[in-house]
Amino acid sequence: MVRAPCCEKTGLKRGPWTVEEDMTLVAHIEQHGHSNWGALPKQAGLLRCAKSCRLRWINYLCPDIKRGNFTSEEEDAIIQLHAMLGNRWSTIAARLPGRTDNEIKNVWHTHLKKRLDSSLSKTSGQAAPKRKAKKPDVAASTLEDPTSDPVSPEQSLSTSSATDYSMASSLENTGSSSDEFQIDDSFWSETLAMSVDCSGSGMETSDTVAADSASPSSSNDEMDFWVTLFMQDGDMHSLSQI
DNA sequence: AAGTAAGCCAACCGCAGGGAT
DNA sequence: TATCCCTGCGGTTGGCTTACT
Repeated sequence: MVRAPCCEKTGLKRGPWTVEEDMTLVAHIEQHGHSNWGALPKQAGLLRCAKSCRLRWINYLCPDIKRGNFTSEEEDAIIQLHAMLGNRWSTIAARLPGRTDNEIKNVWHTHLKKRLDSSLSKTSGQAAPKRKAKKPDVAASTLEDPTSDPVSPEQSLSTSSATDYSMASSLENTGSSSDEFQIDDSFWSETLAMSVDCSGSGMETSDTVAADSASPSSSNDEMDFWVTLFMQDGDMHSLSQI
């Protein structure tokens, strides 16, 4: 599959990002922000197109991003939200703090879709996703193994990945490990109402959500309404039995 | 131990919507 | 009002990693 590049500009680099590129991008954004993606690559001295820079920041370098495996609560939330919203990954991501639309989309296609399919085919079976017993923890292993990927930026740039691996460290004060972390319904009703917008200048708060919900956009209003209503229903764990 | 198959994830592309001119 | 440009979104894919034979 060799598609034509998004822009015909020659000399623009493609493919995996190097640590140097990551550091350059992060440093530039920390200093100047990213109000203008179009001009950013040139200003930062990066031989990348604007879209590539933006995507790299949003999906990987943004400090608000939480790395690591999805918790069962997060997976359940994705399933529920997808049932309501469909493939509106960005909307779903907005309700999962620290998760990107791309990540959620990947998880859906690789794990959750199969999980749902298998659960539907076997109505009563405890069909846990027959995941390949891959590396015990992708993010953890990546973080711990400096030889795993020479281009893996979290090794050099992760200001948050090691600490906010669990929901607990980033959102709550439980102090327990990710394995032991317990989340109750009130937590999810609050958490899922939050909106994290890495595309903005920084971490957004519930004020943003309120503003967003109050925006004239009717479709989003409607979705927010139903999502909120759904969350308040406290039914987040209904699919955890699947 | 080597080869093959499958899973996973980062990154790319095209398109659509919104704002600016 | 029409057009252009920028940004964001969703779908898709290549390549790496891991498990299996």
